[in-house]
Amino acid sequence: MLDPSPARTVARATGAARQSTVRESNLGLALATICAAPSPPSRATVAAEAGITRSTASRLVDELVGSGLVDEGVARLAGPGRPATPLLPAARVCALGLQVNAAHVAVRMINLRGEVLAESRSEPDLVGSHPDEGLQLLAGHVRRVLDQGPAGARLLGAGLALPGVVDAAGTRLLKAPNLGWTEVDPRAGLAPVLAGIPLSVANEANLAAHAFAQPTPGRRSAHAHFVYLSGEIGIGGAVVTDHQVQEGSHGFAGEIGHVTYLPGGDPCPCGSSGCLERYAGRLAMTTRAGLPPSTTLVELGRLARHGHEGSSRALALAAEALGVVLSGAINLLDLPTVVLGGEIGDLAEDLAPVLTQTLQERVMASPWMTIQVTRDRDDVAGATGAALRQLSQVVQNPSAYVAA
Amino acid sequence: MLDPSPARTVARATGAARQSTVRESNLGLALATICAAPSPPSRATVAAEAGITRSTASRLVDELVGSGLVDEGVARLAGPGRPATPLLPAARVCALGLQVNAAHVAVRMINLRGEVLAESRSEPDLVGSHPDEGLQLLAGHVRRVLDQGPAGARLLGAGLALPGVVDAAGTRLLKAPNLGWTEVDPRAGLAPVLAGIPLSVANEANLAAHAFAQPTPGRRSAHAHFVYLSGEIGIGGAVVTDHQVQEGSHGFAGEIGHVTYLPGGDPCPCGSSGCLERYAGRLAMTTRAGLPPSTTLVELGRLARHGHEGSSRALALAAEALGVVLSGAINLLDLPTVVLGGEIGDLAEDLAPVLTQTLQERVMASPWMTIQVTRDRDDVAGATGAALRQLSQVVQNPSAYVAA
DNA sequence: CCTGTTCGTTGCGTGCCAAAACTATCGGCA
DNA sequence: TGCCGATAGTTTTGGCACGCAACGAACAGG
Repeated sequence: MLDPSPARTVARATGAARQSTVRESNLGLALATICAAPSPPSRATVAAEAGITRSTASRLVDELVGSGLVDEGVARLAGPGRPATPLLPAARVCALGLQVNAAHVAVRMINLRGEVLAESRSEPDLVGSHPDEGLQLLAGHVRRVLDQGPAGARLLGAGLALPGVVDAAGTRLLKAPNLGWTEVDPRAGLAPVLAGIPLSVANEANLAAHAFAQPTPGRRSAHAHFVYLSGEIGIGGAVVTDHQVQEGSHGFAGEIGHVTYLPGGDPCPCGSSGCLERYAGRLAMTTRAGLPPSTTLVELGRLARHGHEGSSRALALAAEALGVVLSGAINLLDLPTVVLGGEIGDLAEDLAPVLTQTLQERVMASPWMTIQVTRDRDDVAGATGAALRQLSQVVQNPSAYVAA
Repeated sequence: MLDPSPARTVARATGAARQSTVRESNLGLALATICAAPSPPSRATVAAEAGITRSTASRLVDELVGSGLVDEGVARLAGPGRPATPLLPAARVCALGLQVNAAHVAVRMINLRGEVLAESRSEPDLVGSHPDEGLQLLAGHVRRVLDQGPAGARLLGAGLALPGVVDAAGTRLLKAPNLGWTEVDPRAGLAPVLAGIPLSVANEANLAAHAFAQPTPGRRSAHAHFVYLSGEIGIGGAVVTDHQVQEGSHGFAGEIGHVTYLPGGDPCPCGSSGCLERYAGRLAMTTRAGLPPSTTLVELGRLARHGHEGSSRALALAAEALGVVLSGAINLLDLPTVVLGGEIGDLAEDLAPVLTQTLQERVMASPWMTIQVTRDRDDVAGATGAALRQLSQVVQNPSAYVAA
């Protein structure tokens, strides 16, 4: 158990730089600049924004336009001097985002501009279901979205968001307690409808957090560091530092629902006890409030505001539990923002007072920092994030796309 | 409290690449390769290891030798073919690491090879002391180390490790509960003895974790992802992902001692209650065991092994508390290794059974990962890390040094 | 119609690395 | 002793990226 050996050492993995590296880096910078711009920039604006000369920017943009990653607008940008050609991320370059959780199945097609080109969704009850059921439902949505989508669309890839532990390679779901799925490889079942589009799987909350950190491809939100909490029947989470989702060494990071709130508390199907999910998960809250398990959190919040005792108690306990666990994350990682997403986002305003109070008390550095509690309004954030992550990879390194 | 505004966006901060960027990057790569090599490499070995051509490697190494960052060995490397000149990180390029905590004051001079050139330390009791007392003691050690150190030493900088919350700029200690210091700027007091050497301040556990992740400048340990726990009177910590210490958005990250173990538990001077430190800190453990506060943890461990009831109970409770809090960190961040440093490292073998068991039970992904508990044997790891961090900056970007 | 302004392009120079040829210096072997 | 193979390190040539500066293009306003 205890490893007495001194740490062995390994060489550093950073690669050598060459001229082509400069090109690749600047090509990515140019594309990211165009994607991040609040309004379509000209070549000159890209140059100024990116800190390169106009000649170089022009060469880079020409290459991006040539490869189809950037569109040139038709209307010229007026003003004194020669009118400029506006540049926009390509509308036809897009990716699919898929999502299955216990209450939502959704598929979105999103393009490089961050526009949703097509969408299909349903709200089945997949608690304790067989994987095939959910995957077939999902396949139907994929078909509809592919039909709805524009004809000339160029699909880069697809991502699937699942509420559970996914292996490091992004191929297999190991365990999704609330769906009741174990060891599922969704790629085989979806391959027919995806028609050759590569699919990568990831944890739903991690993808939702990605979408919150980078709301459109290449654009970074004002929140660089935050802890994301995705509350449905269970609770998932993610830690984002410097706009990047922390994946951990195997890709298992983000299981905040199974962080202990109360040692020796309610036993949890995961094998532990006192997990946050047993106090702030939907099922736990409705049960505690004496409501039927199908009650939504919106409904529970409404009842609490109208004086329903059980709901109020359940809410207060959830807020306390969230405060204790989130303060732990903040103490450990100095995260100034808490984002409530998924269904629990609907309770944000009800939870905020107790939650904020608890955070103030329990975060050691609270006198020197302000902690913000905010919410994510995207109700299929997992699907959004799954598509955006595919697109981000291209923005990061357009050379790979240009070559292909 | 609740922020309703949608996330505003900011442009990406990555800079433009040019030819000089390639040079800088490869110069850093060459130096890092030399530093990370298990035995002094030749120019040809550097080229092979770094993935660049011999001609380029030669030019880079020549520049490093010329600037004094790399030494050429005198003895040739024998074997078939032309003998090679061995390359070593410069022995005379070094940095100072300073440390003050409640029980240890230490100063180390470490060079680019990771060798300790000089050291001076003492073990005063600074609990509730005045900052001037500790800083004057420290200044004495600095003087002694500067005297002891080799004559031609080229000092790059100095780092100071403190057991508390340090501001983002690395200039001021905001709060160190166990020393009883608040709002201290150590740079003014130390400026006379440091004679122009720039000083940067940081949290002790963060620096200790840095030293564990990168045991000598430019070399990376086998542990890329881990949570570090530095246990003295209080408990500090750090999270390391991909060999990098997580600093957080203000540099406050790592306050694992004030993560809640038991909501509503023992009140803590930090204003919260049930903090880990109240169960696994030295003071908490000795008090609980019915021993005088000056008892060391080694002593407590010895007593527990010899059947002392109170000590055994205190140990078991500490292990349980550590297990609960660390499992939370692992669930959140997927960290396969726990490192026990500082005085609590002496208890590693006593804590490991219960700790490992608790981690197995409480970490959701434990069936798919092995969690290793190990220890850091450096008893002034804060000072070591403070010096190493200074040196790492040069290895990262030698161009800045070459120019100066 | 002229002028000032900004956009975008073109040609040239510089700096860096890759590739390959070349030189230096060993060990081994007849 | 002298030759050969092997490896280290250097030199030369070429290619490719960007910066710089000058130029042409296309507008707005007087």
